[in-house]
Amino acid sequence: MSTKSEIIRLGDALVKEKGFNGFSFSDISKKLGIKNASVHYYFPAKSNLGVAIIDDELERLHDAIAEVKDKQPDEQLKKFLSIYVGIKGENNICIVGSFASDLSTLDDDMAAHLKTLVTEILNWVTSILAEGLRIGTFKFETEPRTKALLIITNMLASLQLTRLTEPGDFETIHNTIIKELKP
Amino acid sequence: MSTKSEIIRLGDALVKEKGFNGFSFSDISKKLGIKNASVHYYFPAKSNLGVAIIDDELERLHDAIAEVKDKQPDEQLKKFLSIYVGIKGENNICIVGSFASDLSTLDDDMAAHLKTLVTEILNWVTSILAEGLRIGTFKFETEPRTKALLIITNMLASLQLTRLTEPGDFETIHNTIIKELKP
DNA sequence: GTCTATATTCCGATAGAC
DNA sequence: GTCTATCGGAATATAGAC
Repeated sequence: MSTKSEIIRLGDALVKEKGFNGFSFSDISKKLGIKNASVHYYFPAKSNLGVAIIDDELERLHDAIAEVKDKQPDEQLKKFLSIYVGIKGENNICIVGSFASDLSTLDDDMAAHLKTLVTEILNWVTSILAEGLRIGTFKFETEPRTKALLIITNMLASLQLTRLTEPGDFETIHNTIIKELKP
Repeated sequence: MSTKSEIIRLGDALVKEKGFNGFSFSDISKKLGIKNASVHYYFPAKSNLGVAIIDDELERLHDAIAEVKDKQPDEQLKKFLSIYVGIKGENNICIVGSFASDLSTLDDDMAAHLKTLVTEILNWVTSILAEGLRIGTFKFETEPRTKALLIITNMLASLQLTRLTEPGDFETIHNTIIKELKP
């Protein structure tokens, strides 16, 4: 893997672990065994790295969407939820929640890319739910977009909150979301 | 108001706006028209201020609970939800989501106090929902504690997320939560 | 209780050699 | 592309005068 992509990968992990304002270029250069200046060679400003991290997440989102695009809505939703299960397994929070929490400290460039990421996630989940509703895989009363907002906020905040509540709470939330969609 | 309580109030607002790692003692001293060292007189370390901010929020939670303790469950829930409506009006995020996002960067003292705050919020909402279910004010299928987790995560993350989605999304989530509880 | 002054450390960032 | 060296600034924190 190239140094640049390793920096992005490490930065991504650090955003999920400590938040964008909670890590420094030194955290990355130390773990990578290179010098601070070398990180600046790839990303002149920290905000450039922030944008790259968000864009990388967007690419992986597109991969996930493509991977299950011909499958049934319940399989697609399972794929979406599995992203959060993976993050929970690392005891981290999701990148959107981390960046969104610090929104007012991010520059316009980062905020714009973050908005794109959020929009695409919301559109994907909305379309999964709409199709599931149409063919009877799912049952719910609200607009698909509203249901998508509810499910996304459940998952996003459960990563943040269940590190402070009882063990198993994340799994309970996860299972309840799936159960309540069943016809 | 005393200087000490003004510092806590300003710190509280800054956590909601910028996150605990996104503001400094200078932000407070400048706004208060005093010097940095004066803030340190009241709170030797930043973590001491963090604990005070959390404890102050816990007190206000107790006030809110006491204020509506003899009212009907739907009124109590409305009071709970109104906390988030107020924060949304300031375009901020809630203190629990802000601190919980940065959990791994907080010291043990702050983490312990934060856990207490989260536990008490969860217990309150659980008891509101359980009582509402018992007397028929609310209708839902899960355990009251699970439903409380779902509602809290909806509200917490909607503050973070709806600054990046369409106007009105927060209100939609808010209204849907209330609607879906109706028998 | 608030101030001046200062110590220390860290951070983001850049210039220029190799 | 990575390094050394360094800058300017900001952050947390403390000592001691008033």
